[in-house]
Amino acid sequence: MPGSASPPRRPGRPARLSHEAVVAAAEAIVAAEGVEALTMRRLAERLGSSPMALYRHVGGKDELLVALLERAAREVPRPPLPADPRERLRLCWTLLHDGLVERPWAVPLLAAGDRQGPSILWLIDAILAAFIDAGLSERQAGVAYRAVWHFTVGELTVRDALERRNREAGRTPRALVGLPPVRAEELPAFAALAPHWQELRERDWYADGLHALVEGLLTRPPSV
Amino acid sequence: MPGSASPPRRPGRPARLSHEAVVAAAEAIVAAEGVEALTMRRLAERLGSSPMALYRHVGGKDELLVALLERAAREVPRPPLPADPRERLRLCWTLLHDGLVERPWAVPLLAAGDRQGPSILWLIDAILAAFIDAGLSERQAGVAYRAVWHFTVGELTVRDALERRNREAGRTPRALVGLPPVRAEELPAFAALAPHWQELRERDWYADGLHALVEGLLTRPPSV
DNA sequence: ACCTGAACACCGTTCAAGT
DNA sequence: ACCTGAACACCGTTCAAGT
Repeated sequence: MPGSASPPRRPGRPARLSHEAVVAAAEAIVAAEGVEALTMRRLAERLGSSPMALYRHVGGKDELLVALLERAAREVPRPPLPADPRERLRLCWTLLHDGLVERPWAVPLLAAGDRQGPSILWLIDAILAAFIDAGLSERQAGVAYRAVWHFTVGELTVRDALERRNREAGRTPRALVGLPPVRAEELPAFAALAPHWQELRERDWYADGLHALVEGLLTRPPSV
Repeated sequence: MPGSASPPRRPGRPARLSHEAVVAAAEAIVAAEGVEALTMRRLAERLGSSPMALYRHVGGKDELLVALLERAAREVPRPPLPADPRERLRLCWTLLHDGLVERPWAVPLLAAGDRQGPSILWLIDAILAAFIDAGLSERQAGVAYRAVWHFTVGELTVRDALERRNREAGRTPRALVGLPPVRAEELPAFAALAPHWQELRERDWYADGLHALVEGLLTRPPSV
């Protein structure tokens, strides 16, 4: 079929931009400067084009972000999974978590729900299967998945906020960072913990919380 | 002291606005239309004033939101707490969770960290004390608090996103809501759960996840 | 068919001026 | 002392026009 190799001749002005080029440029901006630096105007500027030219190739900013999400999903590594369901759960959630630590811009988009690109569904399937292998029913596995997902979203959200503040700490005066001073007689537990708060906050406790939550869910499955 | 009863005479134009009036009007807007409807311009309009007049009484939009947070904290009920630490944990977290379900605008602000008004510290203290009474060390209680806080933030974030979408479902076509269709042979667990997904998502599983996580944390305290 | 330019309807915040 | 009005530097997106 020699005809199918060469692109069909089309009338009109030839395209200088493409869907692929627009999404790739958007990804470069997000990776380098964060999602808040991604504006249609800046993206156009980087492509040597006008803002409105982009709308030929992507539906709008929302659609552009979904395309970025799908790209990110394809980059999650896919190692062989251990046979033990608990080990499998640990690995799967860590893959998801660590992937999102490097792409914090994706967290609010995913939390907004059901925007997972098809490229990440294998991981959700693996998690559900592992919960089932560990003894849960299908529906219990669904509830357990959502519980750990909520924990993960919250951890990533708080982590990102903390990292942003640490980044800006140089610029802004170090005011209101840390806990407010309290009277020990009024809030004894709070006051006792205050000296350790900063240190506890800086360390990564995701694995500990994940372990506790998964064990809790497997030991006392939700009655569903 | 008769002089202290009457306000001191001050030079200049008398104030028509006040800090209190501005914050109260802001709260009314947020309660009625959500936090995204709160703009300095709209707030000024509602007060029959110009946007810049507000800056006499509040430092700016950020400071205004922190004032709203402190108001919300004062509205959290303060019932007597049960003696049993597990029961106490359940009640305290439910108070916090339920209070935030009604004020979803507060969740992103709190997740951004350490903006709790002083009026909510009693609740954090009670949670830490309950973890300690249940057998954890102070530092373990801190880690446990953060884990459940993350779970709570995630649950509230996902819940709010879902409710927004349900609210907008009338307007927008019911596209992309729910899971993407998948081939059962590729993603068996995912495909098996798909029929139940919508129903599981609509129900409130916070109490179940909370129970599992707290039990997991008390049974296997983080090694710290 | 593809791209451009001007415009719309917004934001938070500054600055200088009025009362 | 308090408030106003115009302006700055942005946003995503529409619309009509150019090539």
